[in-house]
Amino acid sequence: MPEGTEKKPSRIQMRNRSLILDAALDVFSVHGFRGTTLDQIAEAAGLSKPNILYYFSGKEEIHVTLLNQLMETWLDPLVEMDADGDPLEELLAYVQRKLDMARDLPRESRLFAGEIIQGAPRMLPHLEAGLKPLFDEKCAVIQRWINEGKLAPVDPRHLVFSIWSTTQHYADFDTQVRVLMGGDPHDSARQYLVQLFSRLLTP
Amino acid sequence: MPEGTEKKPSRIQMRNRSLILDAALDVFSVHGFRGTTLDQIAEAAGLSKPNILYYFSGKEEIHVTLLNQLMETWLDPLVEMDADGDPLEELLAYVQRKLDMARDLPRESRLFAGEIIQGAPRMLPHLEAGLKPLFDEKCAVIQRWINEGKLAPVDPRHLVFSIWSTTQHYADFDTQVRVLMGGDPHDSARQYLVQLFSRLLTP
DNA sequence: TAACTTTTTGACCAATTGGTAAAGCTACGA
DNA sequence: TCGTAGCTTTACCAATTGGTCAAAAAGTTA
Repeated sequence: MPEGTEKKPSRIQMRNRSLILDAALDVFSVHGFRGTTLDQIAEAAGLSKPNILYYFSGKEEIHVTLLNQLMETWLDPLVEMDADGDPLEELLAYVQRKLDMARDLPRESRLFAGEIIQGAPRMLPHLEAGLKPLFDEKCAVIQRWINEGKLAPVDPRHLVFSIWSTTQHYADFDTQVRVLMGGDPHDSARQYLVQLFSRLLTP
Repeated sequence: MPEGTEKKPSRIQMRNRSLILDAALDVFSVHGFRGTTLDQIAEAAGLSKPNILYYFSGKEEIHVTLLNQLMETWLDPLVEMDADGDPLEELLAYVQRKLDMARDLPRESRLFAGEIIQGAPRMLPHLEAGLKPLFDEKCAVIQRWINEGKLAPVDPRHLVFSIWSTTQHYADFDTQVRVLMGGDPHDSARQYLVQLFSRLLTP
């Protein structure tokens, strides 16, 4: 077969691949890579194990596929942060976008957390090649804003870390949050985080 | 054997039990409960698998023992927060104690994170019975401080969440932090977090 | 409908898993 | 020195694991 001529996937292929990936996300995000079995994925997807292996060459390929997909989604809000916008507005909008993601994509957040906790064995290259340059670029933007006197002086790197950690906390530690708060923390969390970062960053 | 007469553990028992628990902490904190095997623990501890099972009745008992030990260590800094001290000082001291724990006990932090991410299947009772009352008590203290005008008005619950998340981030996401920062983040993180919470809480 | 391709399945496999049983070893007091 | 309680190991098991394979079934197309 000539290069670049992979025929487009059939309807069945599309459906089953996404069925599998969705099921795998459920399981991997809770039990991690080693703790997840193909049988669990198969049952969650409503397919037989050999059928799973018809679409993916193995457990690892499923995991890697999820991680690759995740990377884009994950970086997107940071990409959107506009160097030409109003600094405080841009950062607060970023905080809120990340908080929305914690609410809307908790499985993805946990999958990512699990992978990093493990030492990112399958994601280190992505972090180096994908995240690092973007992180440096955006930190430089924030530093510029600070130098221009538009933000209070803070370490941009730790600022970004604290935005990540405070927002993702509501996805990754959802169980704990629910035990301690009850009800939906989202609205009160948004209000609190806006307050937190406004106070920090207002010059 | 009469009740309450368990004879005190021998020197060998002490040594091997703690050898096992230390090894298990290494493995569980990275791979989670399901992802960890007794063989991994045995090898890390330098003991044979049946020997492990001479000291613990099974994988689950090792995990539960670690979780129980952890609970005390984990709550300790919060317990120490003194309702009669200076509000801002107390809270900033708490932040720094938590940050020190993230540096000194990263395995414990990851073990806890993994358990919560999984939905706390073996810790829910502990959260309800141990953490919740303490959390409520300390939130009430913070609220009192706010009512007395000694702190800026914030939601105490989210304040505590943000202290937990920002500090534990440096343990749980250590791999990511190292990729993005290089070097030891501890000192600059301390400086940043003190700034963050000072700004938020100063009336 | 016949010929073909894609999808699905049941049977199977070697390796790994948590765990057991019993024999053997070791430290130590009498 | 011997006995014995405590510790360790060897050999083993049944269940589960990730994965294979050939054949059956289900679509597709001529």
